[in-house]
Amino acid sequence: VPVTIRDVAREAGVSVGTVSRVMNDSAQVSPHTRAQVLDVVAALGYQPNQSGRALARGRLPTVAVIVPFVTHPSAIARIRGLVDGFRRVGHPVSIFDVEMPEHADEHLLTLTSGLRPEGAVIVSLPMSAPRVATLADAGLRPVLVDAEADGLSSVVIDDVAGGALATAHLTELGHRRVAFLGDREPDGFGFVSSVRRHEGYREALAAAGVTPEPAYERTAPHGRETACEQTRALLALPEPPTAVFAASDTQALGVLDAAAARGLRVPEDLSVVGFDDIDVAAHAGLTTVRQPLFESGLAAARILQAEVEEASRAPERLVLPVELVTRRTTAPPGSPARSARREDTPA
Amino acid sequence: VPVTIRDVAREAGVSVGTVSRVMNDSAQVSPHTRAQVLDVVAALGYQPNQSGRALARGRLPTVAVIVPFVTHPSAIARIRGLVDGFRRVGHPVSIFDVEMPEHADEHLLTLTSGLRPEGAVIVSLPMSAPRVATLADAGLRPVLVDAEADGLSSVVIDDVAGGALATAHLTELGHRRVAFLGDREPDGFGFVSSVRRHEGYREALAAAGVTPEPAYERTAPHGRETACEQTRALLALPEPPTAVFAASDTQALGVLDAAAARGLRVPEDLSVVGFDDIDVAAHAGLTTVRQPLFESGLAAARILQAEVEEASRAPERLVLPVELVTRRTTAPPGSPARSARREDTPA
DNA sequence: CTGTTAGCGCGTTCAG
DNA sequence: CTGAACGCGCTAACAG
Repeated sequence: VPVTIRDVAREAGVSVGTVSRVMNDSAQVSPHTRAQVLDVVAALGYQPNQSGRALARGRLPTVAVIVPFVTHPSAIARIRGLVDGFRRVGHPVSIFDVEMPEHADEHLLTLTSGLRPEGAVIVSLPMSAPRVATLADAGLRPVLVDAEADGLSSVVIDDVAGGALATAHLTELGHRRVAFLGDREPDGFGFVSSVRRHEGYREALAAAGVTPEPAYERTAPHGRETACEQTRALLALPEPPTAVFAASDTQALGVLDAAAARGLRVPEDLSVVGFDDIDVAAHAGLTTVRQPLFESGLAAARILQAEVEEASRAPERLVLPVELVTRRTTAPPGSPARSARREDTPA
Repeated sequence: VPVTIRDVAREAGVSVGTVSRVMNDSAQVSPHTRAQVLDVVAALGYQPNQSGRALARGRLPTVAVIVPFVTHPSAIARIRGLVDGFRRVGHPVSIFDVEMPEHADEHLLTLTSGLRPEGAVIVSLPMSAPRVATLADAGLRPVLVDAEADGLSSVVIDDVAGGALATAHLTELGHRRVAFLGDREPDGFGFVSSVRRHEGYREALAAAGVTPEPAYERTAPHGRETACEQTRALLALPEPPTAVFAASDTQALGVLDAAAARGLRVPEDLSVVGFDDIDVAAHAGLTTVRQPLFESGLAAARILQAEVEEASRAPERLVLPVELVTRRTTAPPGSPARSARREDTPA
């Protein structure tokens, strides 16, 4: 038998309004009345019905997270941070997965007219001005992760710098034939991180005095298999690259697959650098540019919570650091095998 | 400006009741009226306010998932399945993380008196009769994953058989000194899978005619590091085991750590079998008992949806198959190195 | 088949 | 500082 605000009011000998005020500890209630009400609340085990509360206030006591491809390791890591962060403040997290470009606007519509959440975190999706305005009309000021928009808080990394970091590592090792493997852009989602990392690649190459080689720059729909295919093509070139910078760890694993299929040793015959530092990167010994995925979720949760509590808060732009993690997939070009692992293929 | 059911009713020249019926396509509405209403709905871009709907119906249009340790790889895999499954039917998933035993009942209370979801999936938590009754009073019949209770649908695996499968693999390889490393039970959560896998271990040992050795059976709080510590103790025994069956892949990785720290070769000096087949297992080359984690989430979503649509549906008990995945961490005891990887330590 | 109406549980005026 | 009353948007029960 659910106990309502009326039960509490009757039992405490006050009106529902007073109980409501106590529960929202907003208005000034006399200490005596407050204590009395709280006693009854405890005695009856009263818990406000969130549906009623939601209807009266216009928003549900949940936080919505819109994120493309929840099954991707990088998305998982971010969601972990988000869930962890919101658990600390007691907010259930509703997850909206975007598997196709049109899902994004569908979910946005759900947020604005269907169930209105307390707040929202939007990951990796470009927020056009109309989108921002629509959300704002509904009283929603989402926190962006891996994306930016005027007037909204965001948690990002410097993808250009990250791409340059990876590429510079390779050129410093002595590589001149460095390939780039990124996401094919025209997929309708408008993701920009791969493009930015590509920019960083170009910059670092220029800084190292390496002439760009168009044949070395390839893109493919995101995925391990597609990356493997592209790498096969790369390795079949008359003058194949000695190193590959992949715009994500998933793609870097595909590069590794292609190298293995061709009988190339890594890093002796081919150096590989990834991006993200997802869990498997450590196990694969992959050299990569680490971005704080878990922390990005945590930070977004913290910022959103702060904005919910103080609506007038100024937008915050948080740039998380990237860092090169050197493991076992990078070495100078043509370097001798560290151990005679394959006697049948002498260097 | 939000458009309400009244706007639609006025515009369509019908009553709100009729609009409601059309939106819930439950009652019989004349095709003509229905079409007329739907036209207006489309024209006005009407989307029902879920808060109002929730208040009137007594439940929110979301599905709650209560799961311990969301950050664990196995939980992640299950959640992926759940989110994927519910996305297909358009239900936002609210995630409730359980990090401490008391969180479970807190979340349960939230479901029954706070925000009442359309349905709930509860993972790995034992549901006592009182808990089930409380939920039932609130009209909630949760679907259980990795747990069972009378009158509730559940998605499980045969942990005893899984434990036996792992152990038999080891004895068939010729191992007689086989250790078991599981979760320390009295942690307040009441998880049973590790205990069941332990049973399977004992059964398989008996079937192989191996005398149980208490010193070989150890438990520790779940974790890679704690598993590593326990394994150190195991390996320091006068007559150390030649094989270890760990009740989870995470713990198996800890076993591997301990072996490496002691300079033991795997599988030549020590065979290791894990359980779950989480993502990193493949990369670690870990032999393990695979359970369909992703599928368990998908299946739970499917069953819950069926029960929401047909309340009188009989409970379903789905047993998912387990399967031994043989990789590179198991071999006959004292087997010679397959490759002379460590000349400094001749077999 | 459709209109009317009474709440669902709570927040929030407005008086006092 | 507190009580009374209204309405949030919708569903469902009841007439017709």
